[in-house]
Amino acid sequence: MIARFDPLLPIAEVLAEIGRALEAGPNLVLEAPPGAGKTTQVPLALLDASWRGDGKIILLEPRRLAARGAAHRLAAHLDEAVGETAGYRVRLDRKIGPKTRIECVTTGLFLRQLQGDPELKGVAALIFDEFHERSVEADLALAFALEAQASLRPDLRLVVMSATLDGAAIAALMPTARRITSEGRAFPVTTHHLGDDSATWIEKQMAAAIRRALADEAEGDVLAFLPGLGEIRRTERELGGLADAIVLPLHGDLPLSDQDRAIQPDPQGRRKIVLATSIAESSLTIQGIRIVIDSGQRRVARFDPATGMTRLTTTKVSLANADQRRGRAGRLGPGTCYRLWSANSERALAPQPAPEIIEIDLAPLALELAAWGIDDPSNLPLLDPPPAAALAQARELLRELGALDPSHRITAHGRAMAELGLHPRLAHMLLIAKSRGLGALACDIAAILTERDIIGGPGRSADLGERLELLQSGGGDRGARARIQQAAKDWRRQLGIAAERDGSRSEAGSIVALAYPDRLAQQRGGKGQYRLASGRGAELALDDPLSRESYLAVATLDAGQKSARIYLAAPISLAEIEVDFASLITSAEQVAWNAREEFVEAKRERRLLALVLEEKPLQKPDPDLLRAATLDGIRQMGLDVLPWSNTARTLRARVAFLRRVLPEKDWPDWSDDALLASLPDWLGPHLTGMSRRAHLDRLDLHAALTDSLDWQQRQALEQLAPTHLDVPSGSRVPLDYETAEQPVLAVRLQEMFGATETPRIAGGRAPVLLHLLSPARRPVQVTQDLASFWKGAYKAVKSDLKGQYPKHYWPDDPLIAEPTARAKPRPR
DNA sequence: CTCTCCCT
Repeated sequence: MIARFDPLLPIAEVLAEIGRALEAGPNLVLEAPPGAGKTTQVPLALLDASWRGDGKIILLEPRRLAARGAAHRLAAHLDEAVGETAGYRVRLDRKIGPKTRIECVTTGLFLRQLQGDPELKGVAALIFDEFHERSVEADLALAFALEAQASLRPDLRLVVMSATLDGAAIAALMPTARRITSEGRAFPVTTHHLGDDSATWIEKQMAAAIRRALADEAEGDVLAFLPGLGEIRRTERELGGLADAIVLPLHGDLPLSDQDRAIQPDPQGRRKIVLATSIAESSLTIQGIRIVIDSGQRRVARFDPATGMTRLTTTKVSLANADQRRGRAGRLGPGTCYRLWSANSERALAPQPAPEIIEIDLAPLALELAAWGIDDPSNLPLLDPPPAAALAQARELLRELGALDPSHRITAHGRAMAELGLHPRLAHMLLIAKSRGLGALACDIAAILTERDIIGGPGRSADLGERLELLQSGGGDRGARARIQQAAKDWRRQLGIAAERDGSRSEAGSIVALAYPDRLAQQRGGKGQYRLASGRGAELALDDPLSRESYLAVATLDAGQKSARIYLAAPISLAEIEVDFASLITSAEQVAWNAREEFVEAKRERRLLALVLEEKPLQKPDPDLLRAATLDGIRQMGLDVLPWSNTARTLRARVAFLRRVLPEKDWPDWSDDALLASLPDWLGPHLTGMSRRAHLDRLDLHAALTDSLDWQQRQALEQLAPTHLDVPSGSRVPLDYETAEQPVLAVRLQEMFGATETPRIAGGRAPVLLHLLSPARRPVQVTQDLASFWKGAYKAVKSDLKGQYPKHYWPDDPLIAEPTARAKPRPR
C-alpha cells in the first residue's frame, strides 16, 4: 500500500507552507521541477484544508493521458479505486462518483464547463498542472478563472503549478499570489556536446551519434529526438542494420500497437533505439532509456494570417525543451545525453518555447472570447496577448461563418458552435449540414478531420471519400477508426441525430466546403495543380487519383512557400458550388489589358472569390472601361510603344526647354514619368476605337500633346521656342532642341553675314548655340558669341575656307557683307 | 525530401 503522503518526495518539505499560503490568500504559484511529486501531493494536501468545505478540487491537465494517469496515482495514494474520492473527466470518458472530490480534467473540457458555469458552483480550488507548457487553453482558463474569482468567487483558490516559469510575469497576473519553490528529483545525466555541424545532414549526424553512444555506453536503451517523420525514416535508412539492437520509430501517426512496441522493452532483450518526435518529450514515457540523443530541432505549426493557413516549420528547440528531453535519460538511474550542437551555440537558444497563443490559428480563441463576452482581450489577465493580425483574421472568419455580428458579439449560431467543442469551422459545418439533413455524414467527416488518419503510411490518397468508406467497411487502422467512430457518435448525440449515415461519399465535398469555402479549389495548368478560392496555389501528391477532379473541397493542407500541399480533400461539382455558394458568386464585366496578346480583353466573368467559374467574351464593352484598359496597357508597355514622330519629339523638347529657362511660367512637365502619370488626360481623348497594340500606330502624338496646351500656351510656344529661325540670308533654319542643353542653330556661315549678335529666343532670355558650317555643311565653328567670332577667329577661318572654296564669297568685313545662301550674292 | 503535438 502507498502512503497518502510520501515524506521522501521533495514536495513534502513545502506542503505545510502551501497549506498556510492558501489559508492566508486565495492564489498560489508553485514552481517545482519534474519528479517533485506535485501532481499527486498538492491536490491531496488541499483535500484536508478547512476552506474546502465540501467543495471540489479540479486538477487541470493538458492531456487526456495525463488526466487519467493523475487520477490513477491519486486513487492509489488514497488506497481507493478511481472514481471514488479521485476521478477524471476527459472527452468521451469519465470516472466520477458521488464521493469524488478531486477531479482530474483536461483543460479543454474544463473551458466548456467554465463557459457554462462561470460561478464554478461546488468548486473550491483549481490547480493548473504543467502551466509552463503554455497552451492557449491553459492561458485562457486561467484568465477566465481570475476574472470569475474577481467578480463572482473571491473564495475560489487558484494554484498555478509549473516546472519552469517566469515567476515575475505570472505574479503580475496574480498580484496577491504567494510564490513557493520546491526541489525536483532526478538522477544526474552526463551531457556531451557533439559540436555544430551545419554542413552534414542531421540524419547522418544522428546515425553517427547513435553508433558512438552504443559503443561508449555498455547498456541501456537509446531515445533519439528528431523533428519529424521524414528525418526519422532517413535516420533509420542511414543506420542500416545494427547488430544486437533494434530501431523503432515513434510518432503520432503510428498505430497504437506500433507505439506500444516502441514503449515496451524488447521481448527478445535486444538493445532498443527509439527514433522519436517530440511526442516522447512529455506525452509518452519509454521504458529502459538511459541514453538520450537530441537533434536540437523540432517541427512546429505556425499560422500565417496572410494566407489563413498553417505551415509546418522546423526550428531549434528551446533550452527548456532540450532539458526536458535530457531528463528522459535520468528516470532509471544516472544517464547520458548527447546534444548535436556545441556548448557555445547553446547560449543562443531561447529559454522557453514560444507560447501557443503567439503562433497558432486563433479562431477557437476568438470564439471563446466572444462566448465569455469579451471584445478587447487586452483587458484579460493574459501573459501574452494574442497577436492583433491573427486575431483580426480569426474574427473575420467567425463573422463569415455567422458566429459573430459586425460588432464582434456572439450570435445564437456562434453559441451553438462554441458548445459543440470543436474548431469553429467544423462546428459551423455540423450545424449547417444538420439543417440540410446531412448531419451524420458531417459528424463522420469532422471526426476524420480531427482524429489520427485511418490510413497510414506513404502514398496514401488525399481522398476523404476513401476514409468514409473505411469507416463503414471496418478497414484501416483499428485504433484510429475506433476514435473516429466514438467522436462522431458523441457529436451525433449532442446534435440529436439518430441516423448513423444520412449521406453518401459523393456529398462529402459540399459538406467540407461549408467549413472551408476559402479552400474550394479549381484545377489549373498541370495535373494535380489547383487554385484555391483564396487565390493561393495548392497541389496534390503526384499520381493522387483525386487529381482527375476539376473541383475539390480541400479540408487540410500545409501552406508551402509557393504552393500548398493538399492532404485531405473531396471532389465537388460545379453544380454543387453554384447552388451552395450562390451568395458568394459574383458576375462582373471584366475589361482588362491582356499583356501576353497585347489587346483589351472584354469578358463577363462569374467568380467565386479568386476562382473564375465561367467566362464569356463581351460584345459591346463600355467605351470608358475600354479606354481605361488601353491606357493600362500603354502603362505596362511604356511610352516607347507609342509612335513618336519627329515633330512630336521636337515639341516635347521645346516645352522642356521653356520649362527650363522660364521656370516662373507654368510649362507642363512632359518627362516620361509625368506623361505616364497623366496619360488619361492627354492621350485618353485620342484613344477612341483603339483596343490593341497595332491600333496605337494611328495615333498623332503631336496633335495629342498640342491639344493638351491652352490657346495662350500654344501662341507663346511659337513665339518663345519657334521651330525655325529666319537668318540674314532669308532662309528659315530649323532649331534643334534635342541634342544639347541649349537649342542649336546649324547654319552655313555665309548666311549669317551682316548679323552682329547671336540670335536669341525665349523672349531674349536664351542665346542659341550657333553651329557655323562650311558651304558643304561641314562644321567650322561652334559659338554662342557671334560678335566676338567676327572680330577674332573669323580671320583665320576665312583664309581656310578661301583655300577650300575659292569660288565662294569671303568678304573681309562680315558685318557689312551681304549674306547669301549661294556661292556668291546675286549681283545687284 | 510525404504532417509537430494536443484538446473541446
